[in-house]
Amino acid sequence: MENAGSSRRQPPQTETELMVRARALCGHTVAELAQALQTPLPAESRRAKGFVGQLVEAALGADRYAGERPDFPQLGIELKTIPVDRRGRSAESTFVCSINFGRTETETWECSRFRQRILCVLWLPVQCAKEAALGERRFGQACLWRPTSSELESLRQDWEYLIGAIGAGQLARLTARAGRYLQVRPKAAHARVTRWAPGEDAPQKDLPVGFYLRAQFTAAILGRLTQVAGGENQ
DNA sequence: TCGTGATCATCT
DNA sequence: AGATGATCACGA
Repeated sequence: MENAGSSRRQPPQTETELMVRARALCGHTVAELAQALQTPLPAESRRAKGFVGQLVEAALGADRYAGERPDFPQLGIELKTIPVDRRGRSAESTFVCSINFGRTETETWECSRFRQRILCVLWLPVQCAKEAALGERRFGQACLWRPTSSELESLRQDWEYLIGAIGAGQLARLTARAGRYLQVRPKAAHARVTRWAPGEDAPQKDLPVGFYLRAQFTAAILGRLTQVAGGENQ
């Protein structure tokens, strides 16, 4: 592991530089990366949600203050670690962005927060994420995803349906089963958190929600991007 | 409090 | 097993 002793890298200047860094992680474990960055591993994996993602952000030089901008603002690239099983298949949905209830009636697909966040995504698979202990989880090969026009069209249809339903005050009737590739799911500290949302008659309190890409969708795009036939799985 | 990073725990 | 609904940590 290079760069041991530095807690955070400088931002990459080019897409190529970013990809070189990301691919250098392939085959290494979370414990190795944490040691290189002098970061202690959380004791309980239950309390480590997001840890690997933030560790990788530091390793690749993502902008920690990017906020709603892409993780690499200059490059317009979003970074996402994605848990995969031993066959490299994603098993979890992927959070994309939270939904602002105040904008559901005016936001358009073209300028939506969702669309902006999926235009260019650097996926970094984390193998055996659910089976192995946190430190033993191993990085796979990073790949860069720019949605095809047909992928964008599929997502647009789901997005418009879901955002439309919410804007029409139907959030309470939506479940995670709605949407073919996208779904709306809770995104909150706990189930007692509420926010004002459009209601059928008047605004009402609802659980905060976000857009998630279904695991089957991300599995399909990772499959499309993985060209190495019969890749060396572990 | 809200938005970022997600995974956990349970139900089907 | 896979998906859904719930939850954990942190920074501004």
